[in-house]
Amino acid sequence: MAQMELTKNYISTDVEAKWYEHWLNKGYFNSTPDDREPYTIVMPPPNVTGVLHMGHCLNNTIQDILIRRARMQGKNACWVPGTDHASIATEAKVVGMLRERGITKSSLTRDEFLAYAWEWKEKYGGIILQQLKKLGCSLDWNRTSFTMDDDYYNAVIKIFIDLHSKGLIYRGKRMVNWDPESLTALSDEEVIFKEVDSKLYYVTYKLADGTQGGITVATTRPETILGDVAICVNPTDERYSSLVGKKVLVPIINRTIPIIADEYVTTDFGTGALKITPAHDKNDNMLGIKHHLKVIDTLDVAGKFTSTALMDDHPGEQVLSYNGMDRFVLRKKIAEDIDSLGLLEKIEEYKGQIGTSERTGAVIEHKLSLQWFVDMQQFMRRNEETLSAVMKDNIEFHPAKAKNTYSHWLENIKDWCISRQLWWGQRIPAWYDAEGNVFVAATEEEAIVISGGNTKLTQDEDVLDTWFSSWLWPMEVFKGISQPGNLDAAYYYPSTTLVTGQDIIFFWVARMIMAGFEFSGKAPFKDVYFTGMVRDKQGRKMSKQLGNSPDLLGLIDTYGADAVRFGIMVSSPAGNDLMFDESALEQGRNFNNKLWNALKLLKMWEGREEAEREEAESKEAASYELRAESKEATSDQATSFELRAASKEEESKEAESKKATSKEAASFELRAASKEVAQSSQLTAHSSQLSSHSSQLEAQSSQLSSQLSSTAFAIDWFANRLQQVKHEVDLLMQQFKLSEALKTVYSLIWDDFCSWYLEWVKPGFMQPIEKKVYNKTVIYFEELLQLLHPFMPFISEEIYHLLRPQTIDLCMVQCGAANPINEPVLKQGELLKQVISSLRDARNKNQIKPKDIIQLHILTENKA
RNA sequence: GGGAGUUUAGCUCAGCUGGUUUAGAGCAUCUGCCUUACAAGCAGAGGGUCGGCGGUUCGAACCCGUCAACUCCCACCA
Repeated sequence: MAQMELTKNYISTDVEAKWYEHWLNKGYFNSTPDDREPYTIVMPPPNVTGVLHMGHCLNNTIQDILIRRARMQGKNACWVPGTDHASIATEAKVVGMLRERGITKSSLTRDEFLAYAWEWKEKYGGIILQQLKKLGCSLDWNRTSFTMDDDYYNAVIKIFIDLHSKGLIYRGKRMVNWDPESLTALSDEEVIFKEVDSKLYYVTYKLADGTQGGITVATTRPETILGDVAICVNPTDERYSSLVGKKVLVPIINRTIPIIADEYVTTDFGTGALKITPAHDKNDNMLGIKHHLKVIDTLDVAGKFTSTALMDDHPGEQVLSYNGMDRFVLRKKIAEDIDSLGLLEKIEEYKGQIGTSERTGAVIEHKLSLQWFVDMQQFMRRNEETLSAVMKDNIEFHPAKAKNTYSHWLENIKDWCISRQLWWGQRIPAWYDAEGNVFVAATEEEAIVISGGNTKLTQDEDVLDTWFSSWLWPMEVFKGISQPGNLDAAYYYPSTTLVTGQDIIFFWVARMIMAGFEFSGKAPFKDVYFTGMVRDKQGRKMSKQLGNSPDLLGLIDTYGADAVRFGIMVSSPAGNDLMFDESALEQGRNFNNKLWNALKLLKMWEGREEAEREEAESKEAASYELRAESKEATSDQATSFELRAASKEEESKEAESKKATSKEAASFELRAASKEVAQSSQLTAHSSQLSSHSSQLEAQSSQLSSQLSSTAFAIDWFANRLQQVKHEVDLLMQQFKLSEALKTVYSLIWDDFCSWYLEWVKPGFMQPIEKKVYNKTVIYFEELLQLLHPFMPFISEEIYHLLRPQTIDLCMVQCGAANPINEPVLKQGELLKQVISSLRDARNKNQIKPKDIIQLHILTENKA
């Protein structure tokens, strides 16, 4: 007896590591173009600085499910891994690392700094990809890409030059969102508004002509007062109509500024009077341009006071003493100084929104500076498909409601600021001569040529926005831009499905679609599956501050990757936020164990069947007579006819009343049938107890006989149940309802296979099992594992191989779409379910046993 | 301020174009079982006037109106 020893409970750890290594060694995930249909996913590249968190886990589990399924459907599955250089985040990390070593960024040359950055990247950059292996992600590691690889870098430069030559990129002095911490401009999308408690300072500006009175404005930012160039009121505001055109003095510095009128100002906020500081506020800047006002910038790049722009006003000692003061310190200081001048009327508590940097969290300053922009209006006119492809579902969003967000943003799109004042990233390929003329070219040599031989050019110091490189991701991972027309790009691009978070629909999804149309003339993907946010049990966002992000690797160690995948998927309805709850992982682990125990059961049968084969065969022979006998007996049972009649009536959709009566009739008959069976089974049990040795044998044989015929039915029933579920799963997967699909498979395995099917075909204690039934059961189990494999790859592969020797690994098994459902037999299954439920009572009271139920089913089916 | 979405059992959600659902699942709870694959299990049970109100309809969780609560996105009033 070649029975193997199986552990009591399934142990995931070793199994998972073993299989992942095996798959890699076999090269299963390596992809090359061939004549099959491709299924491509490009992984949203995590930041090189990142470590695996729940968001990645959800994202990548979904992608792995899709890609494994595609692979098993015989498609050429290609899933590309990679990382994003994430300029701001990475540069911040590197600066931090240098600080610990006592090195400041300013003490380094650009090249020295970049050397440190690359060193850091090589050391820590791949961690997250290694972690994905633990999750079982079947990524094609040969294709691992990085947005700063040489080819990729060149592709980005090429695109910049291309857009510039098309007149879609311009350089201009604009109000930008300035991050005083990382000392760089940010795009609007990188600014996060937060509600904060601040104060509203009521400051009085005295009339310049020395007459009594003045005008009081409300401001949250007294530190910018020295940059004021006007006071503005609404032209219809009667309170101030007499003051418009007069001049007032800026407190402390006593600059004379006019009171002007503009409809922009609302009368019901604060005092209805607004101070204008064009250097530090977007709207003020807009008003400044409209009314031809000066720009006086009193803050330096780091948000510290500078009096440089105030020299015309002959600043006194007091003002000069502010130099180098941080904006928030300065705010208090100026408020105090204004108060001591008697010009601070009052301070109110105020709840306001304040913009912060997505990457550093620093409060954003609005700052006028020279930056590079993409002219989005023009860009969109060239690529109208960016919007229409999504609206017409040529690119399908899941869930579809994301279309609204998308169209709204596109219709109100603003120019995209693509320069960043950093070193880590693709350096802007623009050179300047002494007069400030710009020459855009791939290399300095080319720039010199364009400039007409000027060798004293200096390159732009800034790098490009990270998204200006990631928007090329689906193309450039296949070198579609750096090596246009290559075989991989032609075959794998456009990709099939994109799986990403809703939060980057503008940053990334929209821009990839734009880039797709502009640079390849094609949509970069067919379907976009948006995942929600991962939240904790209380519905809070996962965040470092709250400390509520679970330790993912710890969870994988505790429950196993399959259980983590299960837990995450089962609690992640399509397109909704995921409420992470550890109990779901427990459910996953229990499911592992259930599968494991089903395997153990089959292994017991396998051993037993081999050991007692002869005995079984002789019994089988003996059972022929008995079977015939039992068939005769069953023909007396009229109930089965009734049942069928009833069910047929049901099927035909007739009037309500008739239906009701037929149902009643059916249940009545069922009850009658169950009673009869219950009685007969009791009798059998009774007699077998009392009977002699020979009749005991007879009882045994009769048991065997019923088993043989009942299993035939169970096999049919399960075959159809399996087909039905396969079909359901196909549909659910098509709609990207992965969570539903998993639940369906779970229930098929737990309820239908384990609770019903295995119980039916289970032989009595120490009884042999018919070889045919055993083989069929093994096949069913294998099919279930195939269905389950994309969701839980490790345990399914393990059990698949333990079931019996396999010639091919499960992850490479080809199993196409479900066969068309065999309708008539399916109905038998439905009927069976009815029978089962109406017989449950009797069964629970031990008046009737599973085998008797099965016998009843045979009665009904044999009549068919 | 503009827009979108959500509201079904204690929790997380199914419920496709209104009629086989007297409203389902999983988890949680309670009860009884260490029964010969599985206590990480088995067998049961309880629990919902489907957010409120009004309407359309022979019929509404589903359609319409309205109110309420919550969520998200966009814009941002100093």
